[in-house]
Amino acid sequence: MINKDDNTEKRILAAARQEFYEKGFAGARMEEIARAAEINKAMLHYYFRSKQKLFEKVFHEAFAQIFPRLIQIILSEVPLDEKIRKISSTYNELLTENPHLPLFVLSSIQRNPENFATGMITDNPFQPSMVMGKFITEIQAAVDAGKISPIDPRDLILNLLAMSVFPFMMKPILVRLFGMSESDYLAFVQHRKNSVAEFAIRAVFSPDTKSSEL
Amino acid sequence: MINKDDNTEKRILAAARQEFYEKGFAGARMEEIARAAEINKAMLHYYFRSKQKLFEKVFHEAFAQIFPRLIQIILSEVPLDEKIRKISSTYNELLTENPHLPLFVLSSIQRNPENFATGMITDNPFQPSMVMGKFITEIQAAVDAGKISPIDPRDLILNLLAMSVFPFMMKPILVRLFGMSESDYLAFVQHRKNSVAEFAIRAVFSPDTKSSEL
DNA sequence: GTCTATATGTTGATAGAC
DNA sequence: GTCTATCAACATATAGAC
Repeated sequence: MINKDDNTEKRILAAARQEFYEKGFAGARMEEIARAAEINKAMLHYYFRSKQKLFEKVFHEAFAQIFPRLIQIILSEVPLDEKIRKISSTYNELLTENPHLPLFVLSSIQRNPENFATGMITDNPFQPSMVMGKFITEIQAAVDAGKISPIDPRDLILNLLAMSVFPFMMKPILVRLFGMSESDYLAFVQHRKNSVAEFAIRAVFSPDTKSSEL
Repeated sequence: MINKDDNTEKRILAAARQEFYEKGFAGARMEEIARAAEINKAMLHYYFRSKQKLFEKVFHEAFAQIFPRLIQIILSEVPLDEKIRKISSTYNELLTENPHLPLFVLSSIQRNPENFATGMITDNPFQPSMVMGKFITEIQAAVDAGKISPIDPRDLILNLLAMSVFPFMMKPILVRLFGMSESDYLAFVQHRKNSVAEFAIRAVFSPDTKSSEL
């Protein structure tokens, strides 16, 4: 995980990411981050001043991995069913690579709500809430046109995100509940890269419109 | 929240629950628990010996609220669509009362996997993994009989749990993303008590069998 | 930039009087 | 059972040499 060839700052960030992702702000130890980055504690403060500042950097980067993808997909000019497929597969890929991301972000926000404001600071001109409003309007139009079953657009969005994200947070419980090996689990979430979208599409598209473009 | 008329042990547990739920093991402070329970720190150790022991008590109780409900529903003698509705509505109610539960349990398990073993210790004769196997068999039978669309039974179960639980973990983000007030949010999750099950049922039951009993 | 040594503050836990 | 006072350990942060 930590590459000795990287410069010191990158090594610190990689080590800090792992420590904060696994243990959260309160549970993380500067000593442990220093050890993993193969430097000493004094260097951490030389580069990032304080634990708080280092955490904010890690959190902001984590947050920035999540929402821009969603915004980009929503703003793309493709049919609704294509957006649904793309949202599910995109987060499946992201979280396969980075399984700790959702629990880290959500628990950090709950533990310290100000973190949310930190995460939202961006130079992106598209504010997530505005884009989400646009998406809601798009889905409502599909409902009004009879192209999909009547549904609160927010339910469709939230259900899709829930099914895409939740399995990665549940992993330790899932493998016990379903009696899975590590490779069983990998195959299972891999398979969900497509099956989640199909589930959502079957729920809202009536059979005759299911395969037609919108 | 903390009732002065309760005996000391109950007051401590109520205070500890709130503190651990909000901040996790590492972030919780014995001092704060004592203050909330209106006693001093020495009393905490008199009653529970250590922070670890107090946490284990709180965690075990939290865990015990979650799985017995699921097991009971699965083992009940009702049609599959009824079980789906019951699972969704039951967790909707539980988490409306206790919104911090899922994030607390999941992050506690990730932070310290041994907690899971602690939580599983129970005098209940029905082991969750066995019951889950039974539920998977039941769903697979419905698929084989053509009563529901072909689906990996684990997907159906997981999708249902995800849609039921995830919105409560997402609350701080949801209200911002959808521009909700507190009462908007309450109405939204309240409405999902039924809509989640309908969504799942539409996804797997073909229109002609949707309303028939299995 | 990098290190050792140390200051400073906090926290879980205990001793001992009542 | 309940309290005050205090200990011992730990963690963040800094000082200062190289």
